[in-house]
Amino acid sequence: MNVMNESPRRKELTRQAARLFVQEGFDRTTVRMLADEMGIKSGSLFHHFRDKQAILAAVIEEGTQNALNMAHQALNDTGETASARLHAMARAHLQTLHTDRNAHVVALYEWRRLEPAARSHLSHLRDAYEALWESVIDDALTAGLIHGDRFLVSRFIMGALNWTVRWYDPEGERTPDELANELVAMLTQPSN
Amino acid sequence: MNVMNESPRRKELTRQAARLFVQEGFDRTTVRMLADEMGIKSGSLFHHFRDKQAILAAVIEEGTQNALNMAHQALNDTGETASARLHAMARAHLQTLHTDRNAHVVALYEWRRLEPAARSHLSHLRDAYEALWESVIDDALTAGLIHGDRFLVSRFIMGALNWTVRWYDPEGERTPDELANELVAMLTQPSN
DNA sequence: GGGTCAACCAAGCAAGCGCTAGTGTTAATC
DNA sequence: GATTAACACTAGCGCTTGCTTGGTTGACCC
Repeated sequence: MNVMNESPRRKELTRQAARLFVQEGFDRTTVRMLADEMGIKSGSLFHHFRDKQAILAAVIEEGTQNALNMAHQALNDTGETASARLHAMARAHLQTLHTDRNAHVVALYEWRRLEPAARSHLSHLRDAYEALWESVIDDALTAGLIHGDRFLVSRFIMGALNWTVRWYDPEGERTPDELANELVAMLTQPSN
Repeated sequence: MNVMNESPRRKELTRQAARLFVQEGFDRTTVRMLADEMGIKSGSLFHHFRDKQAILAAVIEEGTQNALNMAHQALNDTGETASARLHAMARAHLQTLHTDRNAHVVALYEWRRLEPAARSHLSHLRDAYEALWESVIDDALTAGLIHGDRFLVSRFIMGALNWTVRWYDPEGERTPDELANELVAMLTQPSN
């Protein structure tokens, strides 16, 4: 078994698994379907992953880690004003959400299928990501850019952003950047 | 079999099924678990529902129908100003979302497990509900209460509202009404 | 050229799955 | 008192599930 190893092969298999998990759902995706997709036999699958759960955990970890990296990067690459940082975070969020779409959809929909052990490990990653958001929102509140309860505002924003996976079409007219701008505009522009 | 019948017994079984579907997910919930929960044997279950799919459809139909009824009621009971109607819809949405919580969580998470036949029937119910929302949002835009793209604004709002099932604690301090007010305030108050 | 090791395969096991068939049992209806 | 219909039960069929086992292959290494 290859559990600890982050081999390129394993990474590729994880990507393919994510596709199937999105298409069929975790529970309906059988190890035989996964193996077919990967071009191997179902037995061979357990050379790369301890069990089916481990594949789910790998998919979600990959997506969440990427989101965290992208967010850090985005904050480093932008100005220090509250407005710039809010825009940067919203843009980064929508970008990962739709470039790593499969992994994120799995993370959003199948989180509850994780066994407690995997869940607690991945919770830390997610908490780190959310902490980043909270600090950006805090700044925006302090700067008077947006208004409302700190706790509620951040959850409303996350909801609006994450909900996009249900309706946003990356092939359509709007870019993720435009989406981010529209969301921030909706929250910040005075009513006239 | 009792498929057409909306017997009280069936309604009660549907409610219990919703609880299990939320707790375990549709695919992981076996007919034996459902029967246990209902205090009958697994074979008896198929007297009330044609198959497992029909239970899922019943749960979702119940929730969606209630939401639609509540929304109509709320609009009837409120004033005609765009602001009053927007508040009323947000309140009604959060109220069903958390009184019929199980059914709505199932509708949000397990929609994709519906077979095409059931899905197309339930789509109409959902479309009717969303049409109601769109008309209220249109009015709010026209009145200058909120601003932005009609399509995007409505989806951002639905996202923020539906996301509450992930974090809102009905036993906590805030009532659904307060939540609704805070959301509308976030969208409508000028930045100072 | 013997040893190592990741990668894969063929075969199949034990458990669990959705669902069916056939048979009471009870309470209301005629 | 016979008939009916709703509701429940027992038993189990046929199939799929996640996963294991024991073995093969080929690339690389000293």
